[in-house]
Amino acid sequence: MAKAGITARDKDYSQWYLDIVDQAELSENSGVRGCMVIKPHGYAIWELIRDALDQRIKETGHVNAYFPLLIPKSYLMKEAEHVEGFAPEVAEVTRAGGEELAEPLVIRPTSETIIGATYAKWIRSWRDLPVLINQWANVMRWEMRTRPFLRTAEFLWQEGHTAHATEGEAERETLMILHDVYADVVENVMAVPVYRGLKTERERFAGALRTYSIEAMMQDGKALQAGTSHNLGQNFAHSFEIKYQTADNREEYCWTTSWGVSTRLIGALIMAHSDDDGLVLPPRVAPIQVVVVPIFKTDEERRAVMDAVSQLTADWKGRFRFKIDDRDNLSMGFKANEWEVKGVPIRVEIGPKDLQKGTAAVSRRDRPGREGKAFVEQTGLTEHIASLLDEIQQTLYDRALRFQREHTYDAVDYDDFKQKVEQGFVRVYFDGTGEDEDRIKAETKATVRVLPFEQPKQEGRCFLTGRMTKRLAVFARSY
RNA sequence: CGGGGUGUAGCGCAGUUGGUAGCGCACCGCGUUUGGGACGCGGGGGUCGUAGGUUCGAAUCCUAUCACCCCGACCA
Repeated sequence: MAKAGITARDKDYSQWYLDIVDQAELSENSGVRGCMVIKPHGYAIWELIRDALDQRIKETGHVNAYFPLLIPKSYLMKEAEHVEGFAPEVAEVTRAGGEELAEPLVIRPTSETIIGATYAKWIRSWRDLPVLINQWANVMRWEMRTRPFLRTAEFLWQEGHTAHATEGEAERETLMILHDVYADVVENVMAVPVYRGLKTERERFAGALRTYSIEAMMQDGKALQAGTSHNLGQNFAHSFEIKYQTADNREEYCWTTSWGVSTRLIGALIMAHSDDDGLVLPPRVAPIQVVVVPIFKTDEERRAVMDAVSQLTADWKGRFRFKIDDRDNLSMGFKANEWEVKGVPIRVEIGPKDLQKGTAAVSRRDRPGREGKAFVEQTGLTEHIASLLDEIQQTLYDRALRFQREHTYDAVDYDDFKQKVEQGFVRVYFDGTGEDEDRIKAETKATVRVLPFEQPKQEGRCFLTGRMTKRLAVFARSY
C-alpha cells in the first residue's frame, strides 16, 4: 500500500523522487529558481556525509582552507577550455556599492582559477610541494532545469585542489581520492555501489587532462555521477603561472589536481535505497538511527512505559543516534508512518503488553510491514539493535549491488544496445570516436559513463564499428 | 531558450450568467483518545500574484507584467 503523498515508483519515478524529498522534509524550493532550502533532516544527512568525507580527506594528508565566493571574471578567462565549459552557466555580479564594477565578478562555479592564482603566489620551490588543500563551499551554476539535490543552481560541496612536482604524483593523488575517499564513502557509508573509471574526452572536466569518476546506478537504471577527480595536468599551471624551482635550480610548472563531491550525493542516496513508503537510509548516514515510540493509555501506564524506556535506552547515548518520540498528541500509527517516511532504520515500540512480557517490538525500515517486525527480549536489546544496524547497512549495500549487477548488460550490436540501455547500464567493447559518442547520445540519450579500470586482457568486437578493440566502456542514460 | 500549466487562508483545492470568498487538511481551545495515519464541539486566519483598464460593482471580463511548476535541448 502506497503512502499518502508519495507517487509509486513504477507509475512516475521522477514524481516519486520529488515526493520523497517533500514528504521526508529534506528540502523545499525557495523564492529563487533552482535554489533550494535544505531542511534540517536533509542537512543532517549532509553533515554525516560531509563528516565521513572530511575525516578521510584529512587522514590522507589534506588540510581545509577557504577561498572567496567571488572571482574576477578575468581569472575565469585564463584557461581557454575552462571558460568555454563554464561560461553559459556562470552568474556575474556587475553592480555593487551602488555603482557598476570596473571588472565584473563571477560567482564561483568551481574554484580552480582563484585557487590557481593563489597557488602561483604560494609556491616557489620544490620544498613547498605538494600543496594539499580542500575547501567546503557553495558554488553556483545557472542550470536550465533543476531538481532538488540532483541539479540545483547553488549547491554545497567540497573541492580539493592540489599541486605537485610531477605528473606521476598528481596522477596518484587523483586516483587515491577516487578510491580511498570517494568510493569508500559512497560504498561503505552510503551503501551505494559504484563503477569506477576514466571519463572519455567528451565527458572530461573543462580544462582537465583526465577525469575519473564514480558512477552509481539508480533504481530506474539511470546513472548518477557521484564524484569526479581530475588530473589537470599542467593546464592551469600554465594559465596561472604556478611554477616551482627544482632541487637542481630549474624552473618547472606544477601538476595540479582537483576533485569534488556535492549535495548531489543525497540524491544518489534517495534513488538508490528508498521505496514507495518513503525514504530509506543506511544507518551510517541516518541522523536518527533508532526511534522509540512509547505506547500507553492511562497515566499509570505512561509512567511505567516511560520508566522502562529510560532504562532500556540508558546506555544508548554516544552509541546510537536515537530519539524517544513521546509526543502525546499523536497516535502510534501516525508516528510509525512519519518515521518510515523519514527513513529511520529502526523503530522500537514499547507498550504495556511488552512490559508484561519483557519484550519490545522492533521494526526495520529496510523490510517494510510485518516481515520486518519482531518482538525482541528487552534483555540484550542494545546489542540486538547494534547488530541490526550493521545488518541493515549490509543488506542495503547488497541489495543495491545486486540491482546494479542485474541491470548491467552486454550488447552484441547497436540494436541490442538500444534495447538494453533502456533498462540499465550497458558494458560493451567500444572503439568509436567522440562523434560516435555524440551520435549515440542523440539517438539513445546514453553516454559513456566510464571506461572502467578493469579493462579486458583480450580483444572484443566494438558493438558500433565492428572493429576489434580492447577498450571496454560502460554506457548509460544519466542524471 | 522552445512547448505546456498554475497563481484564491500555512498546504491542497472550489468559486456557476460579474453582485463583495468557501471546502478539506493543518492551526488554537476544551473534552474523550493512543499496539499502524483518532474523534466530537467551539474558534482564529484572505490586499484572490502584481499593475492598469472595462463596469454602479471584478477572484470572475480585457491588457500588460512577475513568479513558480512540468516536459524537451545543456550540466556536479
